[in-house]
Amino acid sequence: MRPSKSEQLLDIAETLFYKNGFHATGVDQIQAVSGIAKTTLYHHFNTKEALILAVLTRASATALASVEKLAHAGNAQGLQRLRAIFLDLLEECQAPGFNGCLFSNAAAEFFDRSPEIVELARTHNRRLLDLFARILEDAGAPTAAAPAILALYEGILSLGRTQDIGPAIAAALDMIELMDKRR
Amino acid sequence: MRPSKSEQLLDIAETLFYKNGFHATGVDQIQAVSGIAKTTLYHHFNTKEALILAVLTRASATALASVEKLAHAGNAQGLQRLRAIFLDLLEECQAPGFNGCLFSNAAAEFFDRSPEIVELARTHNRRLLDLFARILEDAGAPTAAAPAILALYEGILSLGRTQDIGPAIAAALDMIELMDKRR
DNA sequence: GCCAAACACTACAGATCTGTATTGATTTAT
DNA sequence: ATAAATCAATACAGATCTGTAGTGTTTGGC
Repeated sequence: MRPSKSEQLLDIAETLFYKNGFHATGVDQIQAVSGIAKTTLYHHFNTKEALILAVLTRASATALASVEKLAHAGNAQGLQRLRAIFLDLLEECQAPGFNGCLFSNAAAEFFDRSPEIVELARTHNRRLLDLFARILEDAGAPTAAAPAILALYEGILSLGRTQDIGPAIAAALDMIELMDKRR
Repeated sequence: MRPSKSEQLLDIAETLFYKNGFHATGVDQIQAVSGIAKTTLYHHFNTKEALILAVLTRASATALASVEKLAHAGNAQGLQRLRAIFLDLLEECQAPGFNGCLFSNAAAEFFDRSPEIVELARTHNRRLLDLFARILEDAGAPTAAAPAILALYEGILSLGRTQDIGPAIAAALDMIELMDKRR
């Protein structure tokens, strides 16, 4: 069974939106790259904004599942789970074409234009926060630190666009270990 | 002496770019809001990209000077300087119209379109990093933590768009204090 | 007072944007 | 096999985008 047109469109749109930005990526460009007719695109997604929302919704589920999986890979326990997550973040930042956090990028461009898109970014961040809080709780560490872990995570994602992020990852892991020892 | 047209244009352009994004803000809109003719705009700035670069250059100098000033206000010493900076960050995030970090927003939109703009964001972040490293050095703390401080700073700026950032600031200050005690 | 720079205004070129209309071909399900 | 859904191709409407041409008016320095 071939992938549905709808999925193909989401794939291509996500790639282009991430790389070139949302406003800078035209529907015509998505059409040209995908080879799927514009009428078909508008058959599945009523507006460009609907397409963006669909892209973000799918990407959020994928990203959260990926982080969750990392946390429980190899029977990692306690704060080792955070270590795994941040080490993977290093890989992500160094991958070619890395351009920060898709959801923050979207929220920035649509801050005053689409409450739905901003809300989606908010929900994504809240779920990430919950995930970090759960890891801390399971580790017996204070969950009050979760917002700072999330800030480190998000800051590294943002800085990874322009800076070598190795030292920041190392320093972040140090901070987490420090927190672990205090416990 | 009235402010020069050039400065007025930079003011308006910065406001609109920050609020609505760079691609979504047209030169026509800057013209309409400022009341300054488009020919005048193009007399001072050859292209829209030149205007963006001028906005970012000025904003970077202003922002760095502001953080530097905060660090040395009230004869703050040691890591108290970081405390002052992060407390001010809380205010900034809660201000109406807050939409994250102007430089990250710009870098995200022009990641694959304008190396100059990306380079400007990179330089801004490096200077912030240097500033944090200097504060740590003066405080006798390990400068290796500077990248994590910067990541916290940037992450809070990014999350401030969608989340209540109070807990993150508190947790970040805790982390910094913890680091201080270890010293 | 004179001259050059700065500014205003309108109109426009040429490209690109989102979204639709139309018409027909191709799958897919029952 | 036939009806319904999906897809393709083209053309287009109407808006908006960056940037310029052309013609004046205002302003500041000397």
